[in-house]
Amino acid sequence: MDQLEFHIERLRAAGLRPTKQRLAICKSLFNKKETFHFTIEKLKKIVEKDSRKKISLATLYNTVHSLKNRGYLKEISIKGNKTFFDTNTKHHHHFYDERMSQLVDIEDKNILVGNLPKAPNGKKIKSVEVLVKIV
Amino acid sequence: MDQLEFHIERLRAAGLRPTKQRLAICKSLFNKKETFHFTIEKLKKIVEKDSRKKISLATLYNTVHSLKNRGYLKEISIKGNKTFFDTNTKHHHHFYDERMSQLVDIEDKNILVGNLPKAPNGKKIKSVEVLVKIV
DNA sequence: TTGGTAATTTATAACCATTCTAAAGTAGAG
DNA sequence: CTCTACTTTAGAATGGTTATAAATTACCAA
Ligand SMILES: [Mn+2]
Ligand SMILES: [Mn+2]
Ligand SMILES: [Zn+2]
Ligand SMILES: [Zn+2]
Repeated sequence: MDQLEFHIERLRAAGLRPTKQRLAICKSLFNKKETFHFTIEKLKKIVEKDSRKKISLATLYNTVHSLKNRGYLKEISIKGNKTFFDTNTKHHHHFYDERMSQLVDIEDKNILVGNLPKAPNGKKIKSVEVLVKIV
Repeated sequence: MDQLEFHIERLRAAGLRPTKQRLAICKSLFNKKETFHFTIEKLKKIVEKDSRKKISLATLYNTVHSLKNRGYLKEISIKGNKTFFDTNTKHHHHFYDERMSQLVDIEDKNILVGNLPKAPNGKKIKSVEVLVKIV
């Protein structure tokens, strides 16, 4: 089963038809050796460079959101005017250089969070994210 | 030294003249028994209710940013369309209920973060923030 | 006190990432 | 191949935030 089939698989799982545009997005997202962080504008540049075709912003927004909702991408909880996404979907944390708007992964095993108090009013803990700001 | 003098002090320290509008903002921010989290729109409602006067958005944005820059308020690193501020300027962490857009403090002593890897490329760690999402 | 001047307030416009819209194009079942 | 539902796209709308510039106010010096 080659990469292409995986992309088709992913798109179908996200409830999306495997169109040319969506496959181009998947290639740029998932055919890389390393995971990476991106904004929509940055992804647009990457996909258009990789595929040598224009792609509309609307398609990028729609596809990225669908892939995120299906769990193939993560949205990163960072304040800022632009939203960051992550092709690393494993549980992990981040260094964040605000000046550069640049993220670096911290593997889950390389950080320890303990003594968590329990959530208020019978709420349940959904995730624990550590953000280490650096300068 | 009463509260008013403290407000004037804070404003002067932030490089701001103590005007009626800015003092009204300070009263609504710092005369409460408990610290709290707010968005600009929410603060506008609070200040206008407390002071029974209209206040422009621009003045709120400017004053809140100046107070933040001087360290009298904290901006909270949470993704979302609106920016959250915090009158609790001590080092602490947060529970966050995304559905309700509601924050609850976690005191620093009530959470333990260990084994932090060192920052990349000779960068320095500026802060370590834990965000616990709840549902 | 009184001007004079710089700071401030305000309404409104501009900005810009994101979402919405609706028309034109396309995929794929049958 | 045809039909229909889905998709793509350009452009408009949205909404929080920031910029602008005219009217107002604070406050120092005379
Ligand atoms: Mn989103
Ligand atoms: Mn800000
Ligand atoms: Zn990451
Ligand atoms: Zn807080």
